[in-house]
Amino acid sequence: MPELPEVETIRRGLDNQIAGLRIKSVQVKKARLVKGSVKKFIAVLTGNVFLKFNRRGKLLIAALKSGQFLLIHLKMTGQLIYQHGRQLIAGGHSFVGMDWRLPNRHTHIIFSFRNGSRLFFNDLRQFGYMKIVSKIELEKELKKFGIEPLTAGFSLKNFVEIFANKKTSAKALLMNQKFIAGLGNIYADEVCFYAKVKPSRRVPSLTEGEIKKLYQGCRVILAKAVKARGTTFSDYVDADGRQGGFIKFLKVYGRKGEKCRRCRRGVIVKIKQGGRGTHFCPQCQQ
DNA sequence: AAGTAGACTTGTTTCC
DNA sequence: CCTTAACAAGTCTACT
Repeated sequence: MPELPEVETIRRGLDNQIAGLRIKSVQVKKARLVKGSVKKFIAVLTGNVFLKFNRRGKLLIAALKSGQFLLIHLKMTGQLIYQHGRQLIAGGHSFVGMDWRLPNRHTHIIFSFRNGSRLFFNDLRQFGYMKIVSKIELEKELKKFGIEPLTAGFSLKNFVEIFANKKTSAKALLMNQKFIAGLGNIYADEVCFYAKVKPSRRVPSLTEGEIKKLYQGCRVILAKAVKARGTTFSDYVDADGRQGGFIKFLKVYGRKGEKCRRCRRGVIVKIKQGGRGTHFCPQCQQ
């Protein structure tokens, strides 16, 4: 679930809540969720301090006092829930009927802090992971990511360059983390709608104007989604315990069968593209 | 090299 | 209504 706006929202919440806290203990209930040696993972984290939470694309990066880093990827269904006393502060995937008593059956890793608070890493599908890396390894990881939207480096010129000599579809390119970091299935569909471009359009067929619109779409939609604290499905809550408000701004995602909110003529269709549900208006997207 | 299908996993939804 | 197959917001691997 979490794409750039949701991960950024979680990052801010964690940075507010647990940056500066010393880790009293770490419990790994499912080794699958830890990449590398679990023994080392526990040894490094126990007694360590979370200094700062950063983000690259959809990857969370916690700087540790020891000089190492904890990488956290939530993939589709990961959640980070911080519990302090009776207060629950959560972020990530959620679903109707989930068990808010913690830990629950999807809790795989638990961090305990000295003040009695705890951070739970839950993941229904167990695709997510945590991993300890050195500074050098971190830099190697970060090289895999393309341009970061919502930063100064995200210029039209750089964006246009990405589209040169590509043969794939507009949506596949937008979602490729190697070129643009942070867009996933929801926001890629929304950006294509904004630009009036069918997600399946081949990149070589795109006009200059359409590429510019796609660029603007990335900026406008991601900025707005971050401001709304991400997109909420069912009872997802963000890292400050509030619901993400972007769902009401979605124009095509999850709106199959609805009349197009822009042209008022087309009906939103959902097709399968690259194995993903893809939504667009056949009337106003070319 | 670039592009894409398949795999990973578990719970829910949808269709017959 | 029950059963079953399809489907789900991400990314890595392996293949063409």
